[in-house]
Amino acid sequence: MSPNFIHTYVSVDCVVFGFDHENRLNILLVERHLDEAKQIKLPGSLIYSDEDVDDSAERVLYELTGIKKMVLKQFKCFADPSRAINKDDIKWMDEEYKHHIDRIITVAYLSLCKIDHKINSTKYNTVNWFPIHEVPNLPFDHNKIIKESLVEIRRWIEIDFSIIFELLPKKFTIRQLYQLYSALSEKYIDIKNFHKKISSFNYIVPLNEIETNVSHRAARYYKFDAKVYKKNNTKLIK
Amino acid sequence: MSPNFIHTYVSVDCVVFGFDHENRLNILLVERHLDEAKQIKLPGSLIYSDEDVDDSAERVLYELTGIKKMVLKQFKCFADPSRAINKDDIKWMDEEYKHHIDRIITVAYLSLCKIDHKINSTKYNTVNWFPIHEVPNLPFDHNKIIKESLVEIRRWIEIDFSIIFELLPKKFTIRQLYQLYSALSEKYIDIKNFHKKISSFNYIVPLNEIETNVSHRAARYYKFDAKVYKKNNTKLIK
DNA sequence: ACAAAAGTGTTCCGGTTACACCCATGA
DNA sequence: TCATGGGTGTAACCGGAACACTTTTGT
Repeated sequence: MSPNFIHTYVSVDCVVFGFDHENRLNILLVERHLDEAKQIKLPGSLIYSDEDVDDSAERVLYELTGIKKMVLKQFKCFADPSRAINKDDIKWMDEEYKHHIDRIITVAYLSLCKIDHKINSTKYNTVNWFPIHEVPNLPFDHNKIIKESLVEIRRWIEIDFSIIFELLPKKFTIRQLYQLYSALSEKYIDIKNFHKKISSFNYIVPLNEIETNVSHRAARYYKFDAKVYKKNNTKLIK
Repeated sequence: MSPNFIHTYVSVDCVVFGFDHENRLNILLVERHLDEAKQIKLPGSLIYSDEDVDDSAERVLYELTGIKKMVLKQFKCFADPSRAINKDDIKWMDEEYKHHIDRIITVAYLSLCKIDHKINSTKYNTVNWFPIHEVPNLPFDHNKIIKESLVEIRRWIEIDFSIIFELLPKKFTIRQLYQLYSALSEKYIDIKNFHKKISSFNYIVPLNEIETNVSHRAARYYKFDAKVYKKNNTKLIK
C-alpha cells in the first residue's frame, strides 16, 4: 500500500436554515466546549462505520432538534487538507473523539426548519438561531460552508419551490411568503403581482382565517397543499 | 475513541461526457484487470493524503485523458456502506492498492470532453467511449453514479449554458448544438425558433465557413465566444 | 425537378410588468 | 380621516410557439 493515500475520518456538517420574524434568514449553531472555553460551530458528527452519509446527516439533525424526517440535501464535500490545521480545532477533536485526528473530510448538508419549532436536542446543551449576517468566526471552514450553503439554498428553491414552505409556519400570509422569497431570490418582484400569481396556484389554499391586531386591513392566511403540488409541480418562475 | 466511527479511504470517480456523431451522449470508461480478467469501470483513484478532492479529480482526469484543466464539477458523495461488498470489487481493491480495504467512500465528479479530442492516458491502457444507453454492468455502484450524473449534467447546463460548448467541436453548426441540447433537455423545441434565438446571441459568432459535401443547403459554422458570454451571461431559457 | 435542411419573416398567444383603484382596519 | 397594507382589475409589453415561405445544394 502506498503510504500517501488518505486514510481518514469522514464527518457530516449540517447548515439548518430558519426564517425569523424580522424577515431574516437564520442558521442553527451549537456550542462546543474546549477546556473551559465555549465556542460555537455548525452541528455535525463523524459518521459511523455502518452508516451512509445521508443517514448520518439525518441522525445529526435528530440529535440537534429532536425532529425526525427533516428535509435535507447533501450539497458538497469539503476536503481541503488544511481545513483542520488550527490548533484549537485539533485539540477539540482530540478531546471530543478521544483520538488524534490529523485530517478530516466533511460532507455538508442543507436543511430547513420552521423557526418557531421547539428545539429538543438530545446531544447539545446549547442550540441557537443566528441571523445569517451576524454569524461570528467559526472553527474549521464552517464560515466557508455557510457561505456556500446560501448559494445552494437558492438553487434548491429554483429546483423545488415547495421546500420554501418548510421555512414558513403552517398558516402564513402571502406577504410572509413574499418576504421569504425576496430574502432568498434577491431580485425585486412587485408584491401585487406576486400576490396575484401565488393565489392563482391551486396548491396555495386560502383558509377561513385572517390576521388580528394589525394596523391595516388583515391579510388572509393560506396553507400549502403538498399533494396538489406534487400533481402539478409548477415552478414559480418558468 | 469509539471504535464505531468510520476510518476509511476516500476515492474520486469521474463521469466524463462526450457527444458523438450520431447525436448520442457517451461516457469514458476504463479497463481494470482482475487476475487475468478485464472489467470496465469508471476512472477514479484514492485521494492522496495531501490532496483536496477537487485536485484529486483534476489529477484523475489528467491521468485519464492527458488533458489539463478540463471543466469539472463535484456532484455527490456516495457512501453506502455496502457499495463495495462485492467479492470481485474487494479483491480488485486488494490487488490495486496492495492493502485490504473494507469500506470506501467516493466523491463523484462530472466532466466534459470533445469526443474527437485525442485521449492520451498516462495511467490506463484502455480508455473507450460508450454510448450512455449501452453502458454494461459496472463494478461498485458505478451504474448508479452514472445514472445520477445524467440528472446532474442537465442541471449544470441550466445553471451555466456555456459549458455545453465543451462537448461540441470548436466550429459547429446550429443543428449540432440543437441536437446536443435536445439530447440533454429532452423537451421538444422547434429547430427554426432555436436557430433564430441562438443566432441572435452575440456570443455565438458566425464564421465565414459552411459545411461541404452535404446533400442539402450547407449550414454555416459558428464558434462560441466565452469572453462575450461572461459579460452578458444570458441564460438560454429564462 | 425533387428532397432536405438552412435561414428569415410573420402572426398569435400567454404570461409578466406596471400601474390604478377600491377595501379593511387601527390609530 | 389618514396611513398602511390587502386584494382586484386592466392595459401595455415581450418572448416563445407555430408555421409559412424562400434559399441553397446534391442527387
